[in-house]
Amino acid sequence: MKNVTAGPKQNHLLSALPPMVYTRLLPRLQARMFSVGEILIPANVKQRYVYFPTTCIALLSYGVGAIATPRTWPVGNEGIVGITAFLGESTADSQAEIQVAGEGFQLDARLFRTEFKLGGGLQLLLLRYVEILITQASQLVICEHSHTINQRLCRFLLRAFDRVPNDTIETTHERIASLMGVRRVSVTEAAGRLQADRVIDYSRGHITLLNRPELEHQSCECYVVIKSAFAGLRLKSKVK
Amino acid sequence: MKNVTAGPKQNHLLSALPPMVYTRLLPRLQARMFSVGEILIPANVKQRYVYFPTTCIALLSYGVGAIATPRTWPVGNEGIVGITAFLGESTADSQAEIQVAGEGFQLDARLFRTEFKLGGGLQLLLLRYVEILITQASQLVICEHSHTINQRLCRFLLRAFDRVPNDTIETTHERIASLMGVRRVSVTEAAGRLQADRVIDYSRGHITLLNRPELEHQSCECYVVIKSAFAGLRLKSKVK
DNA sequence: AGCTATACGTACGGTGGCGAACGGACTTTC
DNA sequence: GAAAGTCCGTTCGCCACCGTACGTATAGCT
Repeated sequence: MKNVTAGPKQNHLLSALPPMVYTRLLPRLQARMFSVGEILIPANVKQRYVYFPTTCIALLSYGVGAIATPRTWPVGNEGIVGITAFLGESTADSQAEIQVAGEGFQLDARLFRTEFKLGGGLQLLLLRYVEILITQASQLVICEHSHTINQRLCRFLLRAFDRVPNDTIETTHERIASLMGVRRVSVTEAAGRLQADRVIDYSRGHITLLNRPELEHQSCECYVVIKSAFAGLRLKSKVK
Repeated sequence: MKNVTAGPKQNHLLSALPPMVYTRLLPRLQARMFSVGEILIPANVKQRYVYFPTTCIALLSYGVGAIATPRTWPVGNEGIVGITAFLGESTADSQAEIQVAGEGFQLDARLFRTEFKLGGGLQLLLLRYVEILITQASQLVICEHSHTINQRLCRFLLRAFDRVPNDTIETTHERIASLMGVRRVSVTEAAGRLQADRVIDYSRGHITLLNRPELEHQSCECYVVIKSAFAGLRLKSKVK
């Protein structure tokens, strides 16, 4: 651990910004710690900030106000929390809270919106980002429908390991089950098989990655599809 | 049938445009007939046009190039085909073809992009539109995971009936099954129950709606969530 | 050291959807 | 008007996942 404080560039979106835009925004980026459970963006309230996670992980819940069972997905250093700041000017129907404590940067929503409206590099980047979100969501529709819990757990774990600096994540079967929308028992069974195969190791809230290639192998292809979509975002933007 | 030729305003996006923008674009909108199977936007090719369906229905396939089983969803007069024209400047990873013949309008992609970059009403509208697409996709992830085929068939049928002028759609169990990613037999069984309950009637490729309230009742709430999201788009924009 | 809460392990019946196969009815073709 | 193709109806065994319940081990508290 060279440096405890993560820089803005550890967020993939910020690091992909054109230098000019980046230096313009830099003084307005406020570094912050986020602790578990903190509500970043309450449902149906006009948001004041947008957030760029670096080491923290947020959890977006869609359909909070609705009748539906809310399903969530995590956003880490690959993305931004608060896309409704530029998509719609009104309030979001989604809610964001911190799942894993860590650091990140916040930026005034109005300032962000102004920069977006300029139509420069930030706009280009964010439009591509939402395009990827749609790709990801489309892929997940397929995934939820046709892949087994084993495969989906692998995908889930891989995404989780991608977001943390080391090879350990701190979470329980219970929470994973809740996030995946399955029984805790199902997670335990699937995780047990992975542990027996020496792919992961875990005990009481700590999960360690042992064999990534095998985990990818046992995962469905959705992981690769989604990951490469995000990877494309970084590369395409870096060309300029 | 008062008028065979549908006007541009029959497309919800076009009708929600501010008058100024609408009149500016109107002369560039080319009315066209679209026939079944026509490929509007080939995968991995730079698109020349964007399309606003009025009476036709297009089918977007995501993940065509990828390994994954492609899953599709329909776009009718509530939307636009070719969002990648403004989201990313590169080629789309999705493909669009015509599922139900009918009319629509096409607009030069470059022109469209230019208008978008102006940052006016068109941009606002389209950003809200993609926000709704994300909402829809998130909802469908839940839906695929936790609702029965019966419920999902109802949702599917309701969306289909929403897009056609009368209460009849022309499609077979086989095609529905393919679109929903389930067995043909499952569709037949579910549809059989609906027919027994006098909710719909069908025979050899024609499906007629008999009792919409009951169909909505037997559907999952996803239909309402998605529909009201799109309805909000039209209203919010009309205020100005 | 013992208690308690938390996290993981295991078992059991029930069911929704799957794959495969086959039969019946209607429509089109020549 | 017979053959062929299309569309729908039904059945059967199978399995992943579910809800429920209860047992066991580890960590933390006092």
